[in-house]
Amino acid sequence: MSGDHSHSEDQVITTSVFSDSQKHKDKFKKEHKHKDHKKEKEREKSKHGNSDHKDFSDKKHKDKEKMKHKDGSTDKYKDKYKEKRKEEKIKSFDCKVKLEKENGFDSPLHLKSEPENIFHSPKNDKSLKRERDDDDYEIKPKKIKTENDKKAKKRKPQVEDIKTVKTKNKKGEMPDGKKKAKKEPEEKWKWWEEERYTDGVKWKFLEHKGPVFAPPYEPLPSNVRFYYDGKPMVLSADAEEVATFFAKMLDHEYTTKDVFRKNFFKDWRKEMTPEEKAKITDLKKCDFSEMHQYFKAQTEARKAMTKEEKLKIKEENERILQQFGFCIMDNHKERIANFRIEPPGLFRGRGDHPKMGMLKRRIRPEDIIINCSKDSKYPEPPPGTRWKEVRHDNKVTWLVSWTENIQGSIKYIMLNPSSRIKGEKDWQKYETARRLKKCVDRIRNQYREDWKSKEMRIRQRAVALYFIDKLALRAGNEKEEGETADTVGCCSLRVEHIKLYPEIDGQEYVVEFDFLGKDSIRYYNKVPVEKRVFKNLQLFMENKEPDDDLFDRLNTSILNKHLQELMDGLTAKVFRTYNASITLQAQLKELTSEEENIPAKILSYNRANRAVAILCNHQRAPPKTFEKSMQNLQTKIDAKKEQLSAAKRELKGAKADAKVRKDEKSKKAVESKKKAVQRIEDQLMKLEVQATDREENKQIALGTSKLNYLDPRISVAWCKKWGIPIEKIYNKTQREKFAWAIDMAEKDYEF
DNA sequence: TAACTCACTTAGTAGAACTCTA
DNA sequence: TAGAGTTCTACTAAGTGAGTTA
Repeated sequence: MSGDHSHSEDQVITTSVFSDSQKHKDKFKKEHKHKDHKKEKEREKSKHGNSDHKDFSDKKHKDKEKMKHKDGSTDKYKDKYKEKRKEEKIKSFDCKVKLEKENGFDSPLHLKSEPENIFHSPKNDKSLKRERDDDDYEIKPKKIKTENDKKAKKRKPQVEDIKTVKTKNKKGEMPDGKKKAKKEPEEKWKWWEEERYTDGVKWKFLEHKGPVFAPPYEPLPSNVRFYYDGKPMVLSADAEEVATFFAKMLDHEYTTKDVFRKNFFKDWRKEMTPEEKAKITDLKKCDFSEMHQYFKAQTEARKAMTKEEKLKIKEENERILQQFGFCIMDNHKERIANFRIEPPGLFRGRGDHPKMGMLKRRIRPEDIIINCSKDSKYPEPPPGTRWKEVRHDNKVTWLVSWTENIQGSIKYIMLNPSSRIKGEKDWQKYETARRLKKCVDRIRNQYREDWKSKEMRIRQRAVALYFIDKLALRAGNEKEEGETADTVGCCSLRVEHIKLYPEIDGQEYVVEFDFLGKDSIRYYNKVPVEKRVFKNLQLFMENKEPDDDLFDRLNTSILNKHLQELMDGLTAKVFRTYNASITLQAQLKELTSEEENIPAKILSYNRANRAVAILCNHQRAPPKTFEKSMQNLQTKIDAKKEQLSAAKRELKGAKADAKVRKDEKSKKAVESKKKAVQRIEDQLMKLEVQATDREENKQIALGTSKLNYLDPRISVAWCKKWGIPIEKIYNKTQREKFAWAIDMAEKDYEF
């Protein structure tokens, strides 16, 4: 694909243009003391098993190259390049997408009720903390009005009209939990058919019951002992509680890691009495095995509970859910996502996190900030306690917040993805990505031009943007050193994260990426790039140490400011959403064939989904049972083949018999054998498709892209077009999250 | 303008819940 | 019906990006 990005030789600029490079370097260069980074990387490499991963990545790359820009946009580059100057005159200012000016892409919305570009500008949301100027309203579609607008269709006004989660049945009674589960197709609130708030207001009325706190610590029975240096030792309640956190994790790899052990021990000692502190000085001498056994036994006992006991627990959970799991937001009952406060425990930071093992302390009511309406019934703190604060901020979506003690970050209780507040935002996200589709050609042309800029900062920005666009890299915010695992994104890439090959494996200008991204997931990719990008990278790396920033004059803030100028609401992450969705759409078109049956079509869908997951580097550890389950499946396939051969033999016999007898009965027998063969063939095919799908999915997680990057309307449209039940693509939770898309997208929807 | 704060989305995983099969 | 295998959900860490402060 890089071929169509090529430029003529005369456009290659010599390095002399950048003589100021080093002068500025120190100014912009951040201090990196990643002494351990290389070691960590090596460790990570060996952990992942290089050869396997290489194969995976090579395939990944091939797939990527195949699928990239299937929308045909790059084909337009050459022609557009010739007309660039002409175009620039026309579009000399910014690329703020005014619909009347956009005629490059004709992308009509094929929706029942979606007003064109209803989410015209995320700036509408951006101004949440400032008062908007009246001028801002000029760009808003007329359809969007405030609730105060008398002509606007109001949000459902009656509290009794709550039907988001539970609605009245035909008799006008509220169904119980079980009936509700069976009667899924109840009338739902179609918030997407109503007007949205403006001015950053998220709600007008909010009432909830507050959070559910973690249950208090229950001391261990006296027969479960902790041993120090081989001798039993009775611990104080506080020390014992923290000890149990460690004991519960004894089977986990975490407890073998030095950093985890060190952090745990340090924090544990803080909870000890002076006497305990004086005695317990070495973690190696601590024996938690009896505690560990006790918890294991408890788990087993839970599993072995009778049906009745299990039902009792289920009912209790349901009661808590009904009491605390919902709120009233603007006259609608909405499900809360996480109404339980995180229990105390040991921090499980991912990758080589410097704080892993630290004690996550217990959250008390005095730590909690409640957010609700002034005119609502405030949640009650537990008896004898008080909230830290009760506030009434309707410019935010959270209900409860607290500050955690590990990183000092704020944690929130928010609404479920099926709620209006989350759904609107999700819909808006895809609309922004669709607006990018309309001007992505121009943006690509621009960053290609910028590769030639006389200014280093512009070149860096342009190359970074190219990576973000081409490889779906994350933006890469700067991180506080020593506070988190050493991971990077595009803007924070360091010299040591890439290798340049003028020629390798029969390809020219290849860049090899090898770094740890979000969640310390390794990103490894070998990509041929355009010559100009390659030359620029050589330049950026000149006179730098491995741990220097590759883009020393760029950060996400600079990049996003630039993107904002190119398109209203454009940020680095919009490219990921755009490229994921456009890839899915293109792949579905390419892979789905009319004559296939439903299982084969679903395989095609999963393959399209997989292409996106590969693009976004959504990896997973292969399931522990993978090999075994594949083996089982293969056994089933073999048995089915055997069964098919037998059925075919029987059919042959029946045919021969019918030839001789020539009576009705034998004819019927032939028909029935034919049907049997057909049925077994179908079953075999289904099994084979399942095996292929599972094998291809070994290391790829499809869920993340499905939930976060793929415009659900593409999937809904595909289902409608090919008569695939939506349940085959989205499970119940996903259907709830994407209810808006399921309702509005028709079979001819185009992203 | 760098550092910090805040609000939100995106992410992988553990274990619960469900389904299938012998 | 047990238990093995699979799917779903809850959980919470780790990102992004806008706004604020010094």
